[in-house]
Amino acid sequence: MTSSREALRPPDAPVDEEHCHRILRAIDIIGTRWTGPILLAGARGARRFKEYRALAPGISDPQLALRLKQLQARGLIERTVIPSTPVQIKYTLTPDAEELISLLQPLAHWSERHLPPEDS
Amino acid sequence: MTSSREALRPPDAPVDEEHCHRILRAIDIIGTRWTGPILLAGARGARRFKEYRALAPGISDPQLALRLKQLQARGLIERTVIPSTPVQIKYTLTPDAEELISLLQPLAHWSERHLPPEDS
DNA sequence: CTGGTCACTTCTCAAAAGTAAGTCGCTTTG
DNA sequence: CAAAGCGACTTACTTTTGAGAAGTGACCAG
Repeated sequence: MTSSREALRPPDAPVDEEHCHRILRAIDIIGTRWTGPILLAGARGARRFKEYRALAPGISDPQLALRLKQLQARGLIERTVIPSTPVQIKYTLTPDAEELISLLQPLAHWSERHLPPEDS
Repeated sequence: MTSSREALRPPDAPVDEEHCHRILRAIDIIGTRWTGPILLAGARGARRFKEYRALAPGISDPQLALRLKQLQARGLIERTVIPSTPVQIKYTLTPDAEELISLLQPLAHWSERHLPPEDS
């Protein structure tokens, strides 16, 4: 378990290169423009296209369509077509996405303690 | 503690609007291009400009300079000038930044279980 | 005095995101 | 039955952001 690499890095470094790389890949997902707001919108009950648009304030139609497609491809959102008249389309978070969001909860606490109340 | 707002949202929604907003502000910081890699570089022992450049693979000089400045302004990085000859400049993570990074650790685990091993 | 390092800054150009409008199938309104 | 509207997008165009190369200035080694 203890490789020679670990012995070389400073003892106060909390992450080795591989661990760090994994974190970056997760940040890559949630940090891509609008995916944070979209996933959170899903967690807050959004299901249809326009519900996401309403819960992710400021997003444009093209971006929402694009990100939903990408999140679908990544397995974080599932797209369901309901063949009613008119046809309805439902976007739901997968368990993976919900787990990811739950991991982000501690950030709210940090944010509250560290960030200035509101200044924009 | 329980406001009337909380009673109105669906029981499966894990976050209310304010909570959600705080998370988004934290994501905004770590999701801004290169700040993730830079903070992680700092956590891994980087101190000088070129050390960050080496530990954040692919970053350009202008972006590194810009992000270091922004992180400094946000209180996540501290810039120290050591008046030796030649002058040395040291960038260290503040306790706030280290705490933030520690909150991101669980993402590595999620990443490992969810993301495909390596495909880029 | 030529060349090299460190910590940047300035430039140019391509990629990404924003804005506005249009499309397709279907439904409601007059 | 024509006109207008809705939901879920797509297309075309403009603006913003970021990447890449190169330059700057202070210092030092040969």
